[in-house]
Amino acid sequence: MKEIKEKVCEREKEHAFAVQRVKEDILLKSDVENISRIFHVLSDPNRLNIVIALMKGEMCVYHLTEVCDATQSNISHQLRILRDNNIVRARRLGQNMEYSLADE
Amino acid sequence: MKEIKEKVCEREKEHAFAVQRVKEDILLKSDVENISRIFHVLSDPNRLNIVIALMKGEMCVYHLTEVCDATQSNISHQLRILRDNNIVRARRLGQNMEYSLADE
DNA sequence: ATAATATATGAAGATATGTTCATATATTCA
DNA sequence: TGAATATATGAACATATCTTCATATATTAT
Repeated sequence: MKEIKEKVCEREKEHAFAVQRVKEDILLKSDVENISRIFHVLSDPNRLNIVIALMKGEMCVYHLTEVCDATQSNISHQLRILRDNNIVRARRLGQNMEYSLADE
Repeated sequence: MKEIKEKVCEREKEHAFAVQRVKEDILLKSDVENISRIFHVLSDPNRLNIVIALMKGEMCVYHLTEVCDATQSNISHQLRILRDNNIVRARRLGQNMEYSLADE
């Protein structure tokens, strides 16, 4: 098996150096996973819409449902995911919860 | 129903203006979907790893499997998705397919 | 205290996704 | 031409994800 591996791509030995280089300063597995986790959070149109809306400033849940044209339940679920990933934060203002982006 | 809507968040009328503003210059639905589609493609650790590796230069499938520590089949499937989304492109070099980032 | 408003959450079902296995295709070499 | 190498692809399964429905919690007003 190992011998088969070493035979592979024999005609492109220069590229083995590339693999070496990449392996040397490759991102840690955990870093890649963290980055891809953020991408995953933003890969849902509703969540991305929420984030884009909050770029303009703080907004309550009900208004987010209007902006995103989604149900209240749905938006609440998405907000939970955004909160869990430290992308947005919430503060209570009377009956409402005001959401804003967590970082500046 | 509509009347209920209009009663909501009465104490935060200033925020209704925010909704208005956001709706005015909100990104088109299709734009949001395109952006989230790209995020989705990069939300898989293997695919993100491939992209990160290719940032250092062209690389063949076999070396990508080494860098990503994944099976050949898996990498080929992920490369297909990356290709379909115009994130990477391939060119044949003898027996190998050399992959590189599609944009610069 | 009760009703109304605003938000959160658990469960459930449909769909999407990632991974593997087996196999197909394409190129090179003997 | 046939064998070996390199890559691609379809099927199938397990798991993850999104959405909805019903309901719970929290705050305010009467």
